[in-house]
Formats: sequence, C-alpha cells, structure tokens
Amino acid sequence: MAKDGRKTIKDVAAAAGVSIGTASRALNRRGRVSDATVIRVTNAAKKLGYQPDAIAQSLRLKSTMVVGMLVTDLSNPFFAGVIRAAERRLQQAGYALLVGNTDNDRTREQQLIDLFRRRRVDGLILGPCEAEDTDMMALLDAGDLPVIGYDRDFDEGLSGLHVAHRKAAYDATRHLLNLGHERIALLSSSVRLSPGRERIAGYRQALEEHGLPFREDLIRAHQSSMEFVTSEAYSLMSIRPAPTAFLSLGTRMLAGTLEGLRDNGWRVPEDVSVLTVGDTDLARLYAPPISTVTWDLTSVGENLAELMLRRLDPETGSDPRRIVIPTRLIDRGSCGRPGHLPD
Amino acid sequence: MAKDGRKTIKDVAAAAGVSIGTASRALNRRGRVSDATVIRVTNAAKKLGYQPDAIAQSLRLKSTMVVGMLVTDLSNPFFAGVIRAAERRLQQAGYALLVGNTDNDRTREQQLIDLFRRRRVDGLILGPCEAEDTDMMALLDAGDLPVIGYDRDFDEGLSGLHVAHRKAAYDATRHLLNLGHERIALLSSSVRLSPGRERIAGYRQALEEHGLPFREDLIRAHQSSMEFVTSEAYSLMSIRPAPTAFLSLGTRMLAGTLEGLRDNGWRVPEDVSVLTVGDTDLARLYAPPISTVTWDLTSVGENLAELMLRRLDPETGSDPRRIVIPTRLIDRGSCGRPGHLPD
DNA sequence: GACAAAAGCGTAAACGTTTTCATGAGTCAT
DNA sequence: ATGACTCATGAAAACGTTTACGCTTTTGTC
Repeated sequence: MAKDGRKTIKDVAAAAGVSIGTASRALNRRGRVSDATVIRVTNAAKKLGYQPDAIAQSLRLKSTMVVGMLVTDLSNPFFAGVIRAAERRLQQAGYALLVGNTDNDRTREQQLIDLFRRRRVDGLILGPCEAEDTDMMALLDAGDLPVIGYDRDFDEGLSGLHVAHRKAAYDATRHLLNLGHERIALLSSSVRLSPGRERIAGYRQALEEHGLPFREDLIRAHQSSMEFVTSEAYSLMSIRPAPTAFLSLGTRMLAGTLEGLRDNGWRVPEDVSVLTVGDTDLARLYAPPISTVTWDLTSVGENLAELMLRRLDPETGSDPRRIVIPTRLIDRGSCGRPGHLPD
Repeated sequence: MAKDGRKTIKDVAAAAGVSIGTASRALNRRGRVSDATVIRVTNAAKKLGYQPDAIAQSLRLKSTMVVGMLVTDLSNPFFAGVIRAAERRLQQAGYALLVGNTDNDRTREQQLIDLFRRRRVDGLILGPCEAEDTDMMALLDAGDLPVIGYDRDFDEGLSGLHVAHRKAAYDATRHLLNLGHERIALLSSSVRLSPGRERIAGYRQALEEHGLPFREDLIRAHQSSMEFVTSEAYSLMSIRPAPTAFLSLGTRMLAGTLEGLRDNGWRVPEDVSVLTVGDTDLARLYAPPISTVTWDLTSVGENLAELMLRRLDPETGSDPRRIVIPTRLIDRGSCGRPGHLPD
C-alpha cells in the first residue's frame, strides 16, 4: 500500500492471492486469465476501493489520455462555449482537457506548447494566435504530437476546423448592400488573427461583387478592448458623408460600437443600421435587438473533439479532415434602409 | 533515446559522459556535483534539447503539479473569468489547471473528483454544486488531497473563499428600500447553491431590518435558463398590487427579467426599478444601463490560487484560511422611486 | 494413455525519473 | 605517513503500472 493510504495493484493482488501480473490482466481483461480469477481480483479491487494510478499507467503506456487546448482567452465566451463542448465529448472518450491561455502572444503560445509536451499530452488543439507558424504545427504533428487547428492557418495534410467567417462577413455585407447601403463602416477584430482576416476578405468580396470600392478609411481593425472600439466608432461617425451602416465584425466589438452610437444620439435602425457577428446576450436583448450572423459553439467544440479523436485513432489518424462550420443570419430588425444622416 | 525521438536523461548523461544519477543531480542542482560537471551536463542537455518527462517525474516525486477545479459551467462568464485568473497565478508557480464541468450534478461531481484523484492532482478547487457534501470535502482534505472551497459550504478547518453574496443582496435590497420600494420582486438563482441561499438571506435580512415582511409570493428561485426566467418575470408582473422593483439575484437572470419587462411594456426606471448582481455587458449597455452589485472576478481567481498554493506549501498548509471577496454597488440609474403601476 | 496444443499463472523487464547508499579519490591536520 | 574528513560520482532501488516470456497444468485428439 502506498504511504498515503492509497491502494495499489499490489494490494489487490495480495488480497486476491495472485501475482500483480495476473491482477493487471484480470482487471484489464487482457491476455489469458481464468474467469474465476477475474472475479476474485475484481472483487478484491472493489472491496479495497482500488483505482489504478493514471500516472503510472501513462508512463508505461506512453499515453496520458490528456488533450491540450490553447486559446487566446478562456474568458471569451466564444472560446468558453467551445471548450465546454469539447471537454464533454473528450471526456466521453476517456480524455481530459487541459486548457491554456496564450493571451494572443506567440511567445507565450510556444511556452505553453513546450509545457504541454513535457506533460506528454496526447494531442493539441490550437486556436487562433497572432503570427501563426504553420511550419511549427506541421513539425509538431509529424513529430508525434497530433495537432488540430481551429480558426487558424495550417498546412494541407493537417486536420482542422474553421468557422465560415468569410462567408459570415460576406452574408452580413450583402444583407446591408441589399437594403441600399453604400457606406458601410467596419469595426473588425485584429487582422493578425485568422477570423479577422477572413471576415475582412468576405466584406471586401461582397462590396466588389456589388461594384463598390473597398475603402480603407471605413475600416478599423485592431484590438478589441471596449474603450478602444468606442473611440474608433466615434472616429467613424465623424466621416462625411457619414456611414449609413455599422458592421461589427468581431464578437466583442458590439458593445463599444453601440456605446459610441448611443452617446452620439444615433438611433438604431432609424439613423443607422447595425449588424454584428456572433450572438450574445447583448445582441439579443439590446433595444432594439441586433441582427447577427452567428454559428453554433457546441458544434465547434464537438467537432474539434471529434477531429482529435479521429486523429488519435490509429485506424483513421492518417488522413486529415477539414471541417467548416456554417453560419446563419438572424434578422432582428436592427438594419433598415439608409437613414438621414449628416453629409 | 525514446522511440518517438524524444531525448531522455540517459541521452544527456551519455553525451556528458556521466551516469544518469549525476546528470539528474546536475540538472536539478541538488546534492553534491562539481561545477564542471554541472556545466557539461547542462550544455549537453541544451544541445540535445532535453526536456524532462513530467510523467516520470510525477511518478517518482508523487506530485503532478496539476490542480483540478470543478465548476458548474465553464461557459458561464463568471466562472470563466475566475478560472482564467486562477490559471495564470497557478502557472506562475509551476502548476497547471485542469478544469471540469459538474453541470450542477452531484453524481457528476463525484465522478470528476474520482477521475481527478486517479490523475493524482495535487489539489482540488471545488466550486458550488447542488447538495454539497461537506463531509466529503473534509475527508478528501484529510486524505491527502488538499481542497479549497469556492462559494460553497465547508467545515471549519478547511480553506476557502466566498464572495460576499449575502452582503451584496443586502446592499441591493437596502438600495431599493431607501428609494421607498416596499414590494420588491426577487428572481434568484437556485437556493440549492450557496450563492442563491446567501443572497436570499441577505434580501430577507434587509427587509426585516426595515420592518417589512418576507413574502414568499414575491420570490422565484429555480434554474436560470433564460426562457424560464422570462416566464417567471411574467408571473411576478401579474401580482396585484404590482411589485415596484425587480431584484435579479443571479448573474444570469437579468436577460430574462429585462425581456419580460420589455415585452410587457414596463419602462425602466419610470415604471419599475431594476437592480442586478454581477456586472455584464448587458447590464452596462442596456438602455438604460442597469445598476448592479458586483465583485472582481480576477481577485476571486487569484485568491483561490493563492489559497491553494498556501495549502500546498508544507510550511503554511496546516492552518486554514478563509477569504471573503467584497462587493460594491454600481449605480447606473436603473432604480428610481416607486412608479405608477397597476394596483 | 501418450502427445500436442492451449490455458493459466508468476517472474521480471520496462517506462524515465530522483535519491539513497556505497565507494574511491582527494584534502588536511596530526 | 596515517587517520579522519569531505567531495564527487556511479550503481541501484523505487514510484505503480503493463506485458513479453517461460513454466506448469489442463484440455483435447488419436
């Protein structure tokens, strides 16, 4: 018995009157063991409350049954929801999920990857991060650390998942264009992250298909602290002729956008149309409720887990899969025809 | 060298021309090693890119440097923020954080605890959960699994942290009483969780100190799904004479409350006062912004981590600490004098 | 009833560390 | 020059598992 009072397989073996080898085989129903001993051993184990030591198993089996996941910010509800769903699915398969915050910092990401490797995680799910290093991902995956990309760039040959951010932005822009808007101000999350890049590309594509120019001065794409967004919204409102619609292409940009508009007395949707991406309490319950192009967080999490499990399975691990999560527009009436605004 | 290409301490030892025992001592600067060999070994390690295997270390040292944390729902932003802060602080101390969702289910909580024990976590932070078992906590802590309680009941002798939910609710109620309200409707999170119980106690205390009866019919305290809250809000609105204020004593109750009020055409604060607990985008940005009694999530997370580190330190681990996180009222003007409402 | 095959079990090695212990070499005072 | 130190090192045990291997016993077949 271990000194801290925990039972080991040795205790079980002794209690059942067999060797530890037999005890192990009996508990795992592996190799040759008689039914009688299986019963004796499992009974002894139950009586003693034996729980195998996962650490010792990991060492021996070279598998920790832990999957690591790196996101920029765990307290972002869009990541939290994904993590929750992924954890649930992985747990069903016997895996635990270890999460880490990169804070959007490449160095920190690398540190965490090293840390997770030392901890011998069986696989790694990498969320978006600045200055992504696709070579590093390929290297890891080739070097026996299965990697799944999530909303980030990665090589052919790797598995991963993308939310259809480009299509989402495209659809959102089209929605506004169809209502007759021609000056659509854009508040986007950082272009240094894949979702930001994709969204701006979708916005641009919709404009160009509609025969409108892509105007840099209508765009603000940097960090997403709320104070910052608010002041950027102010600066966009001062453009003349004024933008008739505000497209909030970041899940955390809406608050600042709305605050800016409200402080200036611009009414939604009479004076200005507002459309956002990603559904939140705020969008749902603002007065008026804000239309949004959104997607299913649970589906993202489950599919990430599924991709990882697939990659981890020797049968199916070799051929990479890509999954694209669709988006849909929820029209809540926060967009109308272009209003009367200062020229 | 391990078959997957990873270097072990054996490789380092060979490269430096010493035994593995010496290599270990040199790398950890423990015991007697000459400066010369320390240099030779560390150089060899660096050249080979050696990283010690955390699993093997755990097995030998009987410490995984992992802390587990159980919450009802990781995607609740109030937990996510806490987890984020706790993870950061623990990481500084070399610990990783493994999180699990109990989904507010006692059985699931127990399963996760067993799972985490098998994984040999060094400590466990337990968030609120239905039907808390204080004996179980004491047992765990005594049985060499340090436990920190967070917003849940636990015995004297254990360390833990509480947000001052009772005081928060007391202050909120007082705020409304001082404005002249006498019929304060309450939407609370479940009384089966410590925060819910504490809040209702605070509400009651404020009422009674003010000479007002504690009316069961003004209270709704169950689950917190938004649809549910909305319908409960409806039912509260049908009471005659009507409540003049709505106190939302749950971090996720506000959305449903506001929706109910808005659908009925009750204006805030002219017709009805609204006060909530816990700060959210929604409270900050609703029109009008909603006053709230809130607290600092980062502080909660950091203090939880600190308590755990303290408990884990043999020097200080023996004497338990309790921390109470203070709350403060942010007045945003969503509360006024009692309005004109149906009698 | 003899022999081959199969079944059941115990022994020991292995996973990658850290640490105890023994050993031999060097240092210093007597 | 001898003894009593200290100091650096290597060998080996230990942590708790799983599994390859070999031995003994049982089973099956002619």
